[in-house]
Amino acid sequence: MTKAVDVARRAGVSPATVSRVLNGNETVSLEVRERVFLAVRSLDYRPNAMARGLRRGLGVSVALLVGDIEQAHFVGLTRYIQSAVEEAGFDLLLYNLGHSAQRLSGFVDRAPSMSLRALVIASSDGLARDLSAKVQALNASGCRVISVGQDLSRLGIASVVHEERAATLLSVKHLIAQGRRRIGYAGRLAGSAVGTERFRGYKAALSQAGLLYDPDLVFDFSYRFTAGRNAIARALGSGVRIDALQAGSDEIAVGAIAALQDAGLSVPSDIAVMGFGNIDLATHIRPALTTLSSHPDIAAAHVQQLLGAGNLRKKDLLSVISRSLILRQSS
Amino acid sequence: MTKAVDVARRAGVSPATVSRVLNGNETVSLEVRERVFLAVRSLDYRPNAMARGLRRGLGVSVALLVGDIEQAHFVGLTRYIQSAVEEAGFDLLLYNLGHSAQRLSGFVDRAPSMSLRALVIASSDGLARDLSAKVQALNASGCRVISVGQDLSRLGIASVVHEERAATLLSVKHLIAQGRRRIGYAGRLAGSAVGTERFRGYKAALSQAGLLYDPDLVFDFSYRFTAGRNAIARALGSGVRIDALQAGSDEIAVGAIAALQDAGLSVPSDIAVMGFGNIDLATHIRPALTTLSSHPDIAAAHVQQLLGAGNLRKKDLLSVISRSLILRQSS
DNA sequence: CTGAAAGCGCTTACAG
DNA sequence: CTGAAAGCGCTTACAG
Repeated sequence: MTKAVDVARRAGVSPATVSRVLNGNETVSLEVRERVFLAVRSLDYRPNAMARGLRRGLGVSVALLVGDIEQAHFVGLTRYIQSAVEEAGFDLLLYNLGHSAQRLSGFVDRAPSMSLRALVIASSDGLARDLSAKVQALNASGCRVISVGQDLSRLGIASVVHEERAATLLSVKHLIAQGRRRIGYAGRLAGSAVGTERFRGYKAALSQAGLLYDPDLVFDFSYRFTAGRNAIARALGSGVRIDALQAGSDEIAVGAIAALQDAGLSVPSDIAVMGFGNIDLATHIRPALTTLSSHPDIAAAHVQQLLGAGNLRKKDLLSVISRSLILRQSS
Repeated sequence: MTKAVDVARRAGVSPATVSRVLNGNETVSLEVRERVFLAVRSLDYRPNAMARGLRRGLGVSVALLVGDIEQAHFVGLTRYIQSAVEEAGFDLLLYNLGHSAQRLSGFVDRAPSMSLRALVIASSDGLARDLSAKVQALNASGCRVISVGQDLSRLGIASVVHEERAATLLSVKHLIAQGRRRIGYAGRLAGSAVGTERFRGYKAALSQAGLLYDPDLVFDFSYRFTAGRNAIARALGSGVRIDALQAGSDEIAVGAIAALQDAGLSVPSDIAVMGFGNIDLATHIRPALTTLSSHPDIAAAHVQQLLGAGNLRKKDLLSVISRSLILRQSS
């Protein structure tokens, strides 16, 4: 590989000057600068990333920790964050937590030795209490910590979140306005910060409409397709009767629709189904899925801005992205 | 951050010895080794990754370049490769080519300065001719280059591929055996190595059955949902008649099914649809999708093995993974 | 405006 | 078996 010293020799200057030119140091004379650029181009020189990182004490990568790489929501987020990070001039390191607190903790321990530019935590699982000190230390050491999906601004961590509670409040009200009365909720609750919020919106909508909350209509499990299908199939088998279902994810909704159709029920005439997240797929299945929007692109744009920003003031620590109801044929 | 010198002081040895112990150098006496381990643990010391990488001339990250992060096929692959890379003790850097030869070329130029452990190229777009020299140089310099999905073994690059041609040969024969006679093909052909192979299998099946190949039944476009839906909707509108469709991806198949259903046609009784890839979704929509299997887990396992392997012999340069037909309700 | 020197935190021949 | 020294390839005070 070509090194700074090679470029220096070629341009008839010292390595220090090569470095100055490449780092946009204004003090170098125009004439020398041009000679250096010429040499850089003709040798196709690229500074060694590790040497630069070591010297500067800060590398060029950003780590993204996703809660569950198998969920469409995180896949969409990964895609937009990858591109945001790249646009900001950094490289993206990808890790999958798979909802494991232990993996999160292991990574946080390792992070300080990696000279990360930033650490983006996209998980709705509660951040273990004993991690918050380490995370704040990271943050203080020049590695900006960013939470996506969960509000950790109280820990001094920049957070980009979506509205959760207002979303299901809106959508369940819509179901009620359509005349639905026995409305179920299906999604992960235990240990999920966002799941709990979505569920609260559901309960609030029932309560505001004067409908009774029935715990038998609540299905708590993972966000996957199979979970949705199995839970609803089981519920139907055991005689549970609903006329609408609010899902905690689009995957659950799709799985539930399959179970309903397999049981000979019609969606939405017998049972309306409401998704959550508006994944790509939602508009391509039949019946097309009514759902609540997500905006991974906007979330990623916020992350990109945080990557570039200097010191953050308190009010910059939290951004909330709204969701809207996207009406399609399933409700 | 704790440094080797801190650990050394604590253990009453030199930094060199700390390094020896941490790198499993057998020559260190048992007693000293234990003292060092103790100090390492009590200080929670982790060697700085950049310093280590700089000194060794080789870092701990593996870059994965995916052809198109929006396709389910690449998402599945990313997930398994992430975990394979991590199991092998490395970190995964993720890049999205978005089918851009320019982005690939830009990355290959930058790669040598990154001290990568390996470079995994998962794209079926033809590798530009002028890159092959650079890629081989990378390979020679200690950064193992691995191609997933496309056979580049003739360039000395370890390749893990799936059977493509035999797959559509099998599935189209199945459609013919079901009595289908006007069978369309929908998928990307131009510039796609795998697309071309799949298409060849389709043509071979027609020819072996004595059916006429009709170019009007071939739809060449991207692998996305929308592409499938639009192409089929347009074809139906312009009077094209088919009784079966071989798709080049599951997304295309799902999009096509939506277009068919929107046009009042029934799947599979009016038109059978065959997917390609067996993405998660395939089993959760109705009608469930008949398709050809993919094995991202097996591909990732091969990659993991290549990551650990020493010098490769010629016969280790290519692994081919078979596909099988997965019968469901859509055909 | 530019060069020589020091140093980022490791690892590894070289001595002993 | 272990330490002192050199060096990986940069960047940046320090001199001039």
